Amino acid sequence: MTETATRATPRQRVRAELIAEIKEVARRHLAEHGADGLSLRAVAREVGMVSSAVYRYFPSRDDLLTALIIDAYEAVGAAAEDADATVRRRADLMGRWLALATATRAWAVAHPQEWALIFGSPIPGYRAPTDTVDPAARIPILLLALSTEAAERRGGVPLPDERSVPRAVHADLKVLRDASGWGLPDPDLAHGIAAWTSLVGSISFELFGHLHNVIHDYEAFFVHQMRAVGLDLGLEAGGR
Amino acid sequence: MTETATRATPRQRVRAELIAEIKEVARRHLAEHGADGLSLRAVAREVGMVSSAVYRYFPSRDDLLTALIIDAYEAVGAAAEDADATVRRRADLMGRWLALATATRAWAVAHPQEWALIFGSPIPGYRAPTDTVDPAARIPILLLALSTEAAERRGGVPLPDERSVPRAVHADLKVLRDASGWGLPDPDLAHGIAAWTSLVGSISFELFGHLHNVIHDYEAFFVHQMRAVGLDLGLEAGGR
DNA sequence: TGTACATCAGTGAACGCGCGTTCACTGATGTAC
DNA sequence: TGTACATCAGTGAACGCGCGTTCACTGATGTAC
Repeated sequence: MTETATRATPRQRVRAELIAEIKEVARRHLAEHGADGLSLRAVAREVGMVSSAVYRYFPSRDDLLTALIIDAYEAVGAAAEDADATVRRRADLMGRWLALATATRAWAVAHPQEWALIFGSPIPGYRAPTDTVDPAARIPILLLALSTEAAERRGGVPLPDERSVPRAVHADLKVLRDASGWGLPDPDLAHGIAAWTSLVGSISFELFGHLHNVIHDYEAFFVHQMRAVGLDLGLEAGGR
Repeated sequence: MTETATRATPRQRVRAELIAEIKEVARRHLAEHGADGLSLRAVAREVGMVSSAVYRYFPSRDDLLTALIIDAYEAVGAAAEDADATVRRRADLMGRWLALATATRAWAVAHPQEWALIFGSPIPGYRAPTDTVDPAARIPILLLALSTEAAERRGGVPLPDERSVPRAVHADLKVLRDASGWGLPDPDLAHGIAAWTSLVGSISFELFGHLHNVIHDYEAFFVHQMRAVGLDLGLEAGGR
């Protein structure tokens, strides 16, 4: 029952520190040369060890990549959660949505290559292990929680949805509803996924250069777009 | 004034054919190993020439990449334009939007690595030359044309937009409006860009694996989402 | 508290590989008179 | 129509580089009695 951290022997602490240092250097290299430019040898060189020594800490290059991916998901997830948690008026769902969206974008702008690592093109030949699933779910879960609060406030009345949900989509949403435990109706779920897609899509669009020479004040444009998404999500009671 | 194609000497024709063959092989390699895995030497090997011979056709690896990028933009743009043009009831704006969106997605699903090349993570160290701008604009222009038709049908009344457009965004949209020559009002332009972002974002989300284990009938879900985007764009007169 | 042994961290050399690009060259195809 | 020359396509060798991973090893740190 003793705390693992307390139990840690000096050797274990040094080991943990070295793992952290290797990841830190790797993150810097990633930022400069991208995922394919990430080289175990170069990282080892900068950390000050011989390349083979890194294998004491990461069994292969792919495992190092996996660690960076998980860290990135956790970091952006934490940023979004913190931003949401900081909003004092918990009833202000739109405010919370905009806060978490803005924080997500801010993280992405500060760490573009890490963003690309998790939301950009898949790395050919790399298969993400299942450890990445939970960290990757943090923001989606946050969104579903917001949707749930909005639905409760509406007294369970589903979002207006002009079109009936196709049967194939309904089946998928039902699985999602049952697995999540939240009883969100189809339109709310569909809008939730759409919001998640829009959030990531808008940020990637900016970061990957597709708004270049079109939009200049990226943040203002982003907030404007996200406000529209929030309205679709039913996050605002009145009009304004 | 003679047609360039007619004028082409045998040598020029052979040259054009070889350029095409190199690009074709390169596209196949791209599909298997991704942009970073694309190797001039490997392509040369498969084409049946020595690696240095490729330099007669492309001055560097980056130029070959640029050619592939331009081709990809042209191909997906043509697919979208064709799909739009094939819709017989020209007044059915929603139908045209869904047709072009579906065709875009179909092209992406058939050519995932080429999609990633143009809409995925930027390639570190690669700077796209300006030749890519026009091909990249084909689909956006198509969308603006649709928006314009919808606006005309509404008699120039702008789309309802619950929020006022921030000043910084307004400035960007004004530049875009003046440059395009179409007189689309702010809300229409903003929704147009949002539609373009959603289209690309939804396709990338699927292709890059973020709907894995969540959605199974990707196409049905995609069409459902795009229909919502089309409604936001004001492409449907009545309710349906 | 001290000694014998096991575990672990890090070294240095090596394997085998592929890459982009340059360069001097041969031989074939086109052009000008 | 025929010859002399210029242009172009493709060759083969080389430069210089970096990579991931393995392996036998030394020496330091921890553990058991």
